[in-house]
Amino acid sequence: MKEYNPREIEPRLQQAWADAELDKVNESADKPKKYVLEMFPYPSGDIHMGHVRNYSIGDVVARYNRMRGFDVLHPMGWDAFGLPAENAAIKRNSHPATWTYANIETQKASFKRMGFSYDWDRTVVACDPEYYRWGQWIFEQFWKRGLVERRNSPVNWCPGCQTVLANEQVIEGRCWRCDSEVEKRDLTQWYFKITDYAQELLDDLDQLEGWPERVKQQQANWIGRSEGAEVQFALCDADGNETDDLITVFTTRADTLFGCSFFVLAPEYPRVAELVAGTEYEKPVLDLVEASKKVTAVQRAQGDHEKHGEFTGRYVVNPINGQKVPVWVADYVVADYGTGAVMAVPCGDQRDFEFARKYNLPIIPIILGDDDPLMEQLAGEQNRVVTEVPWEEAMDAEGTLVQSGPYTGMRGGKHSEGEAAIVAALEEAGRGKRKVEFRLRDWLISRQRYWGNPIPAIHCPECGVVPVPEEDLPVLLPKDIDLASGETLASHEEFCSCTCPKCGGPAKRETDTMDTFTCSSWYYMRYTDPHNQDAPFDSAKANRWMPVDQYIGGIEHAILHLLYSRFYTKVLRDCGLLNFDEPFTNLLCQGMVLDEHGDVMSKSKGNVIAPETMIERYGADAVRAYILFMAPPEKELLWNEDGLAGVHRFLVRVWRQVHDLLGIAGEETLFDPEAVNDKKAPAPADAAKTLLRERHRVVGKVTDDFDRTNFNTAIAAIMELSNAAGAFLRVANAEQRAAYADMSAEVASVLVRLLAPVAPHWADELWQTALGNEGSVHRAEWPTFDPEAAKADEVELAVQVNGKVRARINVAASAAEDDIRAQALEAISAYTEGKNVLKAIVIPGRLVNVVVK
RNA sequence: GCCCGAGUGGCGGAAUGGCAGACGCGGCGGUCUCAAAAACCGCUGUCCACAAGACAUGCGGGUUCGAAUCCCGCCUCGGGCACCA
Repeated sequence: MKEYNPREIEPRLQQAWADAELDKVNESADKPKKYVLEMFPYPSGDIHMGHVRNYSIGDVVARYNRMRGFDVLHPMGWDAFGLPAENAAIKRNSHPATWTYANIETQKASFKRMGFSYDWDRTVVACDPEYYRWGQWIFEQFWKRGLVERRNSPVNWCPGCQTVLANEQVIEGRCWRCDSEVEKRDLTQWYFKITDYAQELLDDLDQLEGWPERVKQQQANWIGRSEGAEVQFALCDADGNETDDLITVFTTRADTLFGCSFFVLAPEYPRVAELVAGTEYEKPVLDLVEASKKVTAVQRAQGDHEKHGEFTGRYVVNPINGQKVPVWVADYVVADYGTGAVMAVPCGDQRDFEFARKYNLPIIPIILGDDDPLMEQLAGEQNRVVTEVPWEEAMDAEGTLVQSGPYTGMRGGKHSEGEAAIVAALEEAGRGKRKVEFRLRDWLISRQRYWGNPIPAIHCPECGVVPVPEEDLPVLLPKDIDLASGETLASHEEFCSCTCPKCGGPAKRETDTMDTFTCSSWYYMRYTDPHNQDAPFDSAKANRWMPVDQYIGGIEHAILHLLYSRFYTKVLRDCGLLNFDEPFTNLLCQGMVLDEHGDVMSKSKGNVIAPETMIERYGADAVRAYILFMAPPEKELLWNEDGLAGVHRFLVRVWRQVHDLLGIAGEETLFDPEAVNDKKAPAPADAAKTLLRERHRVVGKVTDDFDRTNFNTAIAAIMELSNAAGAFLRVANAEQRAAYADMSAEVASVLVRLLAPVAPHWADELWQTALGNEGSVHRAEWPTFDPEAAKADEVELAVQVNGKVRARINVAASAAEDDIRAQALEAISAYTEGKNVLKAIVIPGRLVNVVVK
């Protein structure tokens, strides 16, 4: 017998698989399809354990499904545009492409060493013009559909990255990539109108039964739908006379409208300057506007909710009761949500309450809890201002309306009776209507960086902003750029100057590039038709392979990449290119790989475990098996090299066991059949019976577990089968082994095939050499099983008395319930003496519970 | 503050209404060996000298013949959102 030597077999088989084009996708077969995909990596250096975990999971799913008889699409590519490449180029005085492609080669070599079964002919590299050309084309389709907008508004600017960021890329006021504090700037930028799809993106989360609940929750949170109403207040002129100039607010609490005692505009509200122009209020208000710009999002995220406001000198009229209320400007109102103006109801809103307290504004109790002592005092009152309210907090939940005219006595709260009645009245009067607001903002996609996909637009002094004609795509990134000395696309003369495609006059090219997340929003569709020269993909091909059946990647993309991809899919569907609504049917978010103390591995901590080192020590198969075995895939995994060594031992043991089962182990046998004599129970025939039963049970269990991505328990079950095989070999002498030779050979074959997705090199070597099969195990069929054969003919049942196990009985699997009951009562007679047996519940195959009193 | 998830041996974890701790790591003892390593065998939740037994799935209640699992109320940890009206 040949010893298990991963260093020898792994490179040899990898070469053999490549030569035989084993992983090439079969495009024409009529088998059912599976699209198995892992999030493509950013080529930032060599791969780390997180990648190994992510891609080991995907490879098991892909290999398992090939054996199950599916046509499997399992591609790999690189998310190759982005800032790290540019920073590396500046540091090394070279070009981002040099660094990027070198890293791609490194990572690709590591993937091959891990034995991942990708169809390398389908590789998509995001910075390749063959790919980004179609990213530009898609951008123009979005533009045609009115989903591209260029507009001036306050944006998030990262001073570290020297570019703007999308809302999704700002985490607690800091840049997602470099952690710099993000600043607000007023800039003209390009947007994708993802908000047009807000409702559908929210609704379709319900379709995603194969997604983790927490991811769907996070997306729903991010989209943030609120049902409420728009209410129009009439502005008074400088002398306090009502005009027909209306200012609109959004509110979810129209029920509290009678409690509105002031009105607040965000500092960025467009009309602020106009309202205070030339008055004594002008300076303090404009000072406040300036000061509020300096409050950073980081300060806000840290919970600094000190509110600042100034009176504008103006008033508005409350449409529900004609009351005149003062207009303030305050920094607690968010400018780009709703209308940027709010009605303030201190009684019903905690923020308004705090503001009213600080600036001594009236608090009108209009909603009270049922046992509130004020309830009695206010009976029959209207608009009684109680500045000395006995509470410290606003009553912002449900309650009963008081001092609210005809609505007094109704229930108040979100979606309450009172709210419905007041909105109806406003609608009647033409002063309000139902409105739904979303927290989701449009996706800011332009970036002021070189290493990205150029936005295909031209600025013409005559014609304005015009798209580059489709036949002129792609707009190529210029290769000759000296980033180290500060050159940018905007300073690149040759790139900038062009002619207008409309009028033919001189024009300037757009110099912003697209957010890298545009690249990752559709790469999975390009994999279905990666070499297409005429379109991003052929619709028939995309519709055949898509949606992705199993997508695997990190939880950090719960909002960013996954939301953008869902958006792209829906737009491309509306363009007529796709016939489905959602790109990823099943999503698995794998947990992080941490060091033995539970800390994140990082270079600065010096606790990084290099995959390469582990492959050298134990082989790629052991690394794969270990990572899948040690924890459920979605949980974090604490690195423990003893565990890896244990899994390696398991592979060595089964390697020898397979030879033993086949009777070809020779000197290397684990259990010498000649040495078997006075071993303890079980008898060889019983061990053989158990082994046969286990063979069927375990195949059933592993099949089920792989289908449900429970890799850790699948591997545990394979270990159980190996243990049963070991128990048989330990007690069987040569003659007994000969009698069970067929079954033993079958068990050996089953063990090898069950482990083939997990340990592909190990399995293929055994399959072809020890088991003597022609061709690769990865073209073999998944073992079948007979559930009947997995059943024992005699089973042990626990006998409980009032829920406590008091005895055990052995019964035939086919025994009638009454016989079991009788046998059980007999077994626990000591416990029933002198007591009443109320009933005995028989759970077939498990236990009997006798209830006595 | 709002929303979601998780708490089980020394450790990673298993069991989603039916014998808690599968499988593995670690530990202890043994076989082999001059010895060690490797390999193989056995034991390994806690209390108790052993047995018997009792106690054990974050805490407190409840439903049930039976609860780690379902329900109610807490505690702790992790994650998301957050001045979004």
